[in-house]
Amino acid sequence: MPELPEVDVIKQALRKTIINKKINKVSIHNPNLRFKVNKNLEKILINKKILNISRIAKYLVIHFETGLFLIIHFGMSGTLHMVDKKKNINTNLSFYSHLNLPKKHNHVEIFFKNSRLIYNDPRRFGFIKVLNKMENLKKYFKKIGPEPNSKQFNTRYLKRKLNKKEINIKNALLDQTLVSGLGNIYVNEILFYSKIYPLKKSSEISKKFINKIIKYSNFVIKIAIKNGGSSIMNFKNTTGRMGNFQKEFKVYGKDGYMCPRTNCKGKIKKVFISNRSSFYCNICQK
DNA sequence: CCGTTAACCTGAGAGC
DNA sequence: TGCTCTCAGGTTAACG
Repeated sequence: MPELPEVDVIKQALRKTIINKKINKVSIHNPNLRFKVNKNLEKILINKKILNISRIAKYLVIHFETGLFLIIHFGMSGTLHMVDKKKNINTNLSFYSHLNLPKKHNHVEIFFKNSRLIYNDPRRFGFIKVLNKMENLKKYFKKIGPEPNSKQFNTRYLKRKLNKKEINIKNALLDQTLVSGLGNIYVNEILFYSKIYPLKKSSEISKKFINKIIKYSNFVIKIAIKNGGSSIMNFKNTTGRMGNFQKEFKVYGKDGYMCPRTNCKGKIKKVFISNRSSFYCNICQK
């Protein structure tokens, strides 16, 4: 499911919901996610209090007392749901789907006194992992590149990285070791704003356009978070919380439409780049 | 080491 | 209605 903005919105919602709550019980209905869920998850988490929630790239990080961290990656279809015990109301943190997600995909449930947090993931590309100690957390994310809105993601850094690559810019920006948190939707959008053809060789991108990538990465991510992230796929049926940034898409999923840029008479084309759909204007992206 | 492709999964929607 | 096919917000092992 989510890229950086969606995970960030989930983080914000969770901060309002589960900080200072203590784990009463953990149920693992299906441990077979991308990586097998630790059998001892309940033993490890029981009676532990949640101190904070943060986000690193596309990962959600739940901080517990005694230096314990639970990291959640949502893969393509992972969602979290808060369910109130008494009212059985689903206070939804989801973007991908609706409130009546099949229960068979509720793989892990974390119980609190009056509520529970459900991890649902039809495709099981996501995973949940416990890390003990800040040191292990840092080690885990060692290979992850800077985030688009960080100081490290600057002209010098990006120029150096892109210059030594023989791949197209679309794939370069999807490389999480180069820049972290961007996925298929946002890379398509960023390249549109930057007027760069997605198949352009990354080593041939001039400084001027490198600066555009930085500028519009910041812009797109910021506005996406502001709009509550993007909800695609099943959003027709969504009665839970959903994002609105999909309404702002310029090219993603817009093949056949006219280019939204004023004074551009181009058309949005769809091509597959490394098995991922890519959208671009055939005139203004060069 | 680098770049590309296939594979991991389930479900929705299109076309017949 | 039902079958087959394609596609989906991600990552990475295996290959040349």
